[in-house]
Amino acid sequence: MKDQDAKTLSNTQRAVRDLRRMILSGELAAGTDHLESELAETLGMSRTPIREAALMLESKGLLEMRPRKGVRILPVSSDDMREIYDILTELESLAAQRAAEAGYSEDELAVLAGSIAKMDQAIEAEDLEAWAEADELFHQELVRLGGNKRVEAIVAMMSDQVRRARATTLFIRPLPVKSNEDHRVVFQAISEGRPGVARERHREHRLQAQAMLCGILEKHRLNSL
Amino acid sequence: MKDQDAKTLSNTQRAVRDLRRMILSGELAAGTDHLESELAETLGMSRTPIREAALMLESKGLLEMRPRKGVRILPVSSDDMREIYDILTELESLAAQRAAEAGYSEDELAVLAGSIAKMDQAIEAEDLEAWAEADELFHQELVRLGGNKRVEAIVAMMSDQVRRARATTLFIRPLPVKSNEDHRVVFQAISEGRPGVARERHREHRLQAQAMLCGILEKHRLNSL
DNA sequence: GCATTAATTTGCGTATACATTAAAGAATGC
DNA sequence: GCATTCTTTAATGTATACGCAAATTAATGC
Repeated sequence: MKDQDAKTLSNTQRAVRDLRRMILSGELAAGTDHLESELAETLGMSRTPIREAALMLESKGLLEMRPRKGVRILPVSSDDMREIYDILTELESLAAQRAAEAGYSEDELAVLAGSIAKMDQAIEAEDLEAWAEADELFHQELVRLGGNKRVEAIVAMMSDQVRRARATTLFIRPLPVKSNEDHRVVFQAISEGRPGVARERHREHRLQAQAMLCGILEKHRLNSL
Repeated sequence: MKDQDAKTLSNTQRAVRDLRRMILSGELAAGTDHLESELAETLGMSRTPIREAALMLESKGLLEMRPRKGVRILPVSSDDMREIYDILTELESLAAQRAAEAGYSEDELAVLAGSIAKMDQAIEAEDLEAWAEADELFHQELVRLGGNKRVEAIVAMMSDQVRRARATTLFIRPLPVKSNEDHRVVFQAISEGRPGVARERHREHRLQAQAMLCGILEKHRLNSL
């Protein structure tokens, strides 16, 4: 397991993985600056792989490299949230449509169905962390079923950018009961092979999620997460 | 002018700019491999900035770094073209909608109008290069007016990826007369503030462009450009 | 005491060196 | 002649060194 670390992965790859983790977990807080040399020491490697990793994470929108000021972990404002959800709405709806067009078998839709089941259980148990994880899986799998690798990559990128903000709002927002119903409707449209319905239902789902999340952020003046 | 080169831009930035140029122009042909050291010599700098530039261009989907095999300039297949146009269709349509919602003044729409005028002139003169340039400007400006920076970045990235392929099909495809009409319709919807119409018209425009381009690629067996 | 300039520090950009390891080629055994 | 193993080559991944410019601090003049 840990062998993956030293053996197959290069230091640059490890740096990408670890820095990403630290950013998403909040260990590297939004808005904070970090010198390349600090990060290098923290991760136990030289500046070279750190710089390469930072460059990659910069193009994924997680941080920004500013000469002499260090690497800045990018905060997410409610405006950013809007931008990102606009994109997620469009691309995921497309994916839902394409998934419905593809005519997947029950087997092929098992993961998607499983993610919905997990969300139901999580709601039952009022376990928000588990719900969030299953929700993430649903959206990821939906996009995978859409069959467009680039959409997959973009959606993953956008999801990363809002993950911190989502984690924060998780305990403020209402219990996502409605959300689960939405997922079920989308799933049904896909399994019945109804592209138009899948697309539109998912679109509405995302628009509502966006309105809710941005509303919360603005109401609570959470303007950089 | 040339001062920008040595003065304000870092070698890494120059490498990004120059490599991108060379890829888009075909000077670095699709599917070819290039050692980091070769590229370094070509651009007159050390491997370090070349590696950094390559990393950035890799995340923009223009090339791929494969250990020991060198930097590979990514070809674009007709499947790639489909993926990319699917994304452009969704995101540009959103931009058209948002631009219409924004209620821009005539002044603010001047660049967009100008690009349409240029396309008309180009068609008149049967100057396809000029038409392509103006078309590029139209789409770029449309997305800018949409007001979503991330959409702008993604669309730019996708456009880069298909630029070579578009250049090739340019002289095979029919004269883009219909295309110009489409642009005018979209423009009108935006200037009249009709988001739904702008969105739908642009969507249809892109779907047609996609069908036409992918059709040509497949018909001519152009499967990696 | 304040502003302006000089000195110093510090972090980055980049060249360079080197260890590692995959790939290519040579040599050996059958 | 062919397969297999050993050698050699060569390209990468990474550490390191260093010049340069920005930022900070000290110093000087008023």
